[in-house]
Amino acid sequence: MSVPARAYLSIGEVLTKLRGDFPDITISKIRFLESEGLIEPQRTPSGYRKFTSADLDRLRYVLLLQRDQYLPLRVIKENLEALDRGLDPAPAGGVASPRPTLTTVDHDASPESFGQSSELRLSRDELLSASGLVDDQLVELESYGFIAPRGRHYDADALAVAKAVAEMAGFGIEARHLRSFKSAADREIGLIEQVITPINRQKSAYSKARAQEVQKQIASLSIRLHAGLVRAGLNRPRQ
Amino acid sequence: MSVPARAYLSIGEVLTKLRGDFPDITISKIRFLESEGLIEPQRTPSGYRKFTSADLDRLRYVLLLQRDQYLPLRVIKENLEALDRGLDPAPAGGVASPRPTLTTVDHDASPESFGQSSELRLSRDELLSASGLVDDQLVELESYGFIAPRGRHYDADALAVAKAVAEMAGFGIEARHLRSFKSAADREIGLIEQVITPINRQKSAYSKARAQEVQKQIASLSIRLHAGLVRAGLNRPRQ
DNA sequence: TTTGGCGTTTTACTATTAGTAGAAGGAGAG
DNA sequence: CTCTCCTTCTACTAATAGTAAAACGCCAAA
Repeated sequence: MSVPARAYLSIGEVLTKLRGDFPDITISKIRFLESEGLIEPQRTPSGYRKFTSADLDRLRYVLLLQRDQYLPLRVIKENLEALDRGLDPAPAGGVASPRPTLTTVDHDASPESFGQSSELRLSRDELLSASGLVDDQLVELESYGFIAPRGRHYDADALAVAKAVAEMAGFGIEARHLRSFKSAADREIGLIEQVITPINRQKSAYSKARAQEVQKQIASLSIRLHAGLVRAGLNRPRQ
Repeated sequence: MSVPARAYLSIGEVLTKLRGDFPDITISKIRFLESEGLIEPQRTPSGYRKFTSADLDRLRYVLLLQRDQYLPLRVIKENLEALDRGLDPAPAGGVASPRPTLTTVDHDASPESFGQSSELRLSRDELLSASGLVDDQLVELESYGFIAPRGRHYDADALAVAKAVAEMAGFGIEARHLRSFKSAADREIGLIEQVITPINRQKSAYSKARAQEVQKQIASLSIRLHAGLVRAGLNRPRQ
């Protein structure tokens, strides 16, 4: 008899699916997560839990946030509820997303300006004066694809790039010397996307959120790896 | 004698300083955080705790991560320890590294103090266990030039690289996928050396020191530029 | 149709984390 | 001298995140 005709998984099947990524998962724990309101699988007439692939995604998201972000289940639950309403989950570390009072944005790379999606929006002139670039330089950077406005405005990443380039110019390093930075970054982005597209192919909102999470982590690792290699290379007695 | 000239705060004064940002703080809690090894204030001869402004900063950092990122104290502690060694804290899900004001570590208590501070030296086994890599992976990384021992030991940069690679392996990214990181880093190193060799050609010790300084600054700019490009590329509405 | 494996609930128990409370006493300023 | 702040120490507490076991139900294959 062909088995595939069932559109859902039993709790045991869910367990074996998750084992790979989350070795500590148990049936007990899955049931516990349901009792805490984090998942809500349907039931068969006789009371067996039926897990759809969306339930599985949701579960993966919960376990990911718990393991990698150390979030308490209460916070993960709030997160899921926001997602269910179609909102973005409040990023951990954000004090509050609905911030009516416009806080003056701290531009400099200061202590914990962690402004994830800090919604910084700068006009072209603001970008120039904040970064110290002149117009010609910005034109050049845009032609290389270093910086691109989103609509009519530039965001925090654009500012970070602009500032770094401007300061490097002060050391006599010109933008055209930096073109290889762009291709290196693009290669890394490609790598990251290779990892997250399979997750993103799942259409559930939980998968999207999980892909976001994973993307952030790998990006951070990429940046750390890069920084480590540059520093190591410079410290090595090689000149 | 006038009182204000004291260079440190008592625990009660620390309390009132923190009350504003962290209303739930208590003396008990501060002492608890010390007992858990998160802070280490000096003592007066009679046993009173002396808090410097660095201690206060450290405390704020702890409380901030606990409140806003929900990090368990164990993780915050690891974070601080990494910071004390001059490494970046492994981010718990954020791309940016929150940097507290660097605490100067003065262990004047021990008679035979290793003046290590930044000179981390790890044996091969220590590197493996600290990074979570297995031997084969390290061999591969060494064959690619990602990591190289200095003499018989590995330094903090090697550890940073090893950790990043180990974590990326957890996402299914293998070392051979990362080879382009090395060539990108090498290109940047070449660029940096082009800038500093003219300075270095001057034979005065002063010039050497300045070359060192400039090298550090450009390295930091390189890393910032790279990070900015990667983040910008990921945040752009691609595909 | 029976049997073994998976599933169900409920209750009780456990470990860890993050502290708090209070006792008993020392230090320091007025 | 006294009052307030500080010290350690021990014991207790609350919340979180589960685990273990008992007692029973469902169902597919032999």
